[in-house]
Amino acid sequence: MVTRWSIGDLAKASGLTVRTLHHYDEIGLVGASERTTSGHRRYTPDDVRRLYQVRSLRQLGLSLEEVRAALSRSDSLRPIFEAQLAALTAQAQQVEALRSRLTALLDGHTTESLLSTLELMSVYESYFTADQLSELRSRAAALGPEAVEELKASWLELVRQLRRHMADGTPADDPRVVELSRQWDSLAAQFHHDDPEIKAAAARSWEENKASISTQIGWPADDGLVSYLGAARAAR
Amino acid sequence: MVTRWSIGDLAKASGLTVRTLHHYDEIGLVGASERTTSGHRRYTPDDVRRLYQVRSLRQLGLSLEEVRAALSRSDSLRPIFEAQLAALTAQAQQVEALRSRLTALLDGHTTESLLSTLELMSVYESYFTADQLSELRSRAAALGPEAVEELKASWLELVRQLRRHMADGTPADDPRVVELSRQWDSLAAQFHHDDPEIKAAAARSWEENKASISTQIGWPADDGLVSYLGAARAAR
DNA sequence: GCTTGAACCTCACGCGACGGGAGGTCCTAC
DNA sequence: GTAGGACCTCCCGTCGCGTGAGGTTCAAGC
Repeated sequence: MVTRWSIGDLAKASGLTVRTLHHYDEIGLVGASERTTSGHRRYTPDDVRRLYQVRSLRQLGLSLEEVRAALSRSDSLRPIFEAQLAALTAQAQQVEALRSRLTALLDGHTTESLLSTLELMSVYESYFTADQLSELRSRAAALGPEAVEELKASWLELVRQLRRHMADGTPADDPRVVELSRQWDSLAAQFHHDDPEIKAAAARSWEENKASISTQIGWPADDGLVSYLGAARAAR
Repeated sequence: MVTRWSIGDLAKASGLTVRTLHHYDEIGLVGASERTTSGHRRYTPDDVRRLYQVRSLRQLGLSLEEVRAALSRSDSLRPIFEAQLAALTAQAQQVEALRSRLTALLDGHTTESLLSTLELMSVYESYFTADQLSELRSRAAALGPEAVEELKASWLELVRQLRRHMADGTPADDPRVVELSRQWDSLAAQFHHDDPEIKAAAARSWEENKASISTQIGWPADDGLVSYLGAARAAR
């Protein structure tokens, strides 16, 4: 007794949809080796076996093209798996970085300050020239995305504490605030490193940010935090 | 002096592409409030500000629709961020699960056994009837994806050890192998839980499984591992 | 004022992995 | 013989743009 499967039965058995099987057929990944005279697909045992192989590889997160490559020469499975593992590791780091940023944002900010904090970060990141930005980007790539995100998270924490002091009316020359300003600069130093040009650009930073970005962009990029920080820096 | 930005300048300043700005305009997310008589976009300071808000929200991994919603009523930022954090957490767990599976596969298997191991898992998962499968799926949903992936990782480890014993010529009634067969059944029990029908299906011996799977599917689902396991089980 | 090359404009197709529906044919059980 | 479910082949939609194609406009240098 020869065993043949209809597309619907195979879909039920495999947990895939009929449309997915159609798609695999369309792109030539898994098809039915036989058809009835009227054109209905009839999957042979070999077809079914291939489908299960495809499904198991897909469950590892491979793309259909990667699955095709893996099955075309099964001795290449190991390098493909290693590449996939590397890709997943990178993805995990990115997701973790986003999570830590979001967590820092949610923990430390009121609903109203959320958006303005984001804006401030976003604008500051755009402050440098295109060349300097690409410099920063390659530096960030060298550090690795997770280190950069840690810096950003620390930055967020600093902003949070400074805002709180401002709201509490702590004077800018209070030692705690002065200490925060020191941390701020030390964080910034990790961004610009030793590059004199970038350092100079960053040194112009906040006062000029306030003056030039506000006029360039046309709205006050500062809700008081920047001048507060400047006062703390002056009190050192 | 009124400040207006051309699309190219704004693209450079923001680090986005002209095409991206076109796209944001097309979908009505961020447009230029003004145009020259000939139709060139002229971005106003308010437009630029909105663009930076969009960019900062996008960097948190929100979709464009989510960004639109977040900006339409900025008091809804916090729930949106919380939802995003939850989504990222779930994603992180899935990625981690895949990573552990891949790591287990790569560590414990030769190039040749990689695919057959995957096949074995894939077929086993599909062995039950459609009803039982949907039962298993809802149970898997209750356990959560990471728990299911842990089970699969443990399973892989078992397969690895069993294959090694097979290759080493360890007799199936060796106490170590018998113990592995016990672990196998206990693992399987976590899949089928207390459902008597599923339990019954799983309780049928692997020899029977082999016969039944092989005829149902139409190719030998076993490369020796299953009968080895059956022999170990018989020796208890 | 004229030229020329860069910047800008509006379509419009493409990607990955299918979902979903339209409109028609076929199979199977009663 | 008939009904209704299963199957067939198009074909459009998703998401966030990339990448042209083909035409117009701007700005700088002569």
